[in-house]
Amino acid sequence: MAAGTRERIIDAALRLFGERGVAATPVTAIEAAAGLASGSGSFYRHFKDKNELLLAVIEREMARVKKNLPQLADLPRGDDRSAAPLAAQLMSDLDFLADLRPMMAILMWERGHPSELSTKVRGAMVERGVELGVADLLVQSRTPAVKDDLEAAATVMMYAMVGYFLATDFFGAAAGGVSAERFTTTLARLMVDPADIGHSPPRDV
Amino acid sequence: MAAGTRERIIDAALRLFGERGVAATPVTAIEAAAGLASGSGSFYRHFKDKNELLLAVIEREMARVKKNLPQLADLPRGDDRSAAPLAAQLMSDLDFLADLRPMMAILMWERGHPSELSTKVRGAMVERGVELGVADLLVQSRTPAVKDDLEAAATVMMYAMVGYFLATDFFGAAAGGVSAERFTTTLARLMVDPADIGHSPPRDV
DNA sequence: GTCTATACGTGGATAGAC
DNA sequence: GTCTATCCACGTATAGAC
Repeated sequence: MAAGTRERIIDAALRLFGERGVAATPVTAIEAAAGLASGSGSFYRHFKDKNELLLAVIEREMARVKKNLPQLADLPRGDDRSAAPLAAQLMSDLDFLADLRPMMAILMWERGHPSELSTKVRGAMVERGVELGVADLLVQSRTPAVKDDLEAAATVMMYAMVGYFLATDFFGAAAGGVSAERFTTTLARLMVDPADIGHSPPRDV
Repeated sequence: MAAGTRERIIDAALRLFGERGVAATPVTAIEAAAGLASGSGSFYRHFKDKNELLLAVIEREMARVKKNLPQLADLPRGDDRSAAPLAAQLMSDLDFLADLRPMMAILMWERGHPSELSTKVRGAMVERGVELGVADLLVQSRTPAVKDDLEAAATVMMYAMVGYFLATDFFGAAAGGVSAERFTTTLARLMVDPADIGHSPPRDV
């Protein structure tokens, strides 16, 4: 198993960096978690220093995440629409956020550093095309507030998702007891429900 | 000015802890920022150790924030409503979040510690009554998604606010170029706009 | 109450045996 | 490639002069 030591170090670092941050994670702890003797310098046979390890962790995570980019949902193009497709898209987006979680945890610890990490990862997020994709989805909405300021509506939707994810995942709050399904369903309905839903309920799921 | 040394230390710590975290802030840096000689143990004439200082910082901030609790807006009780009062309330809530910022920054660094800090501050947030207050505001909404699941709608609203604030403030993102006004206006309209606004525009501001 | 000086512990990183 | 042993930088905290 000696050949996999470098990978085991990255595994351990991904976990420990996310839990406590890079600065608060001694190399000795990484060695121990990777099955090496704590305090031996064996770590340095695989990485020049702790910062090089950090870059390797981010690089491997970025490559992994890129494979899992969610597909954009197809909203029905006709007049007969419901919030269900968008709600499904949002659930999928929550999964994507969960997939990003380890990297996000590390970046939250490293915030404020003038490193290139944030730039790199921000690029990956943009690649997913959140903003544009969301805006596309909402173009067809007949909700007045969405039609009047599409960009602001897309921003509301995106930050509601990010806020929900961060609050539930990072801060352990039960999110007021509202499940992911209820959250995404309500958010989607706020966004795309036809204004006259009270008079003609949606025929789709 | 010697009498104010303790307060100057708290001032410096509030800033430095928020910028880099407690662990990454040496006592020597606090001394320097408070106008004491860096490396002299003068700090220890005022606090037993760095943790006691952290508690003092949080305590002072909590007391300060409690004075600034925003008032709940009065939504018009009649049938003739607009989103304007809620939008104004949300702008005020953004100010409140900004007021909480220094403490939130520290808590983000200290996340994961099994300390009593999070509990304390969470209590202060609950005291503001975000959840209940928001739910109250939305009771009168005629938006279908809000009427069908008031709690989920309030959660969406709250996390949209938190997500917007965190993204703009902590991560420096331009928030897609959407200003606070556009954001809160759109969010408020999504929440309370009458379903038939297209047919009978609101007569209020 | 602030200073100089210092003891001590932790963690980053290297040397050299195996 | 992993180990033992060690050096060194940095930060905490204290002692004691002023």
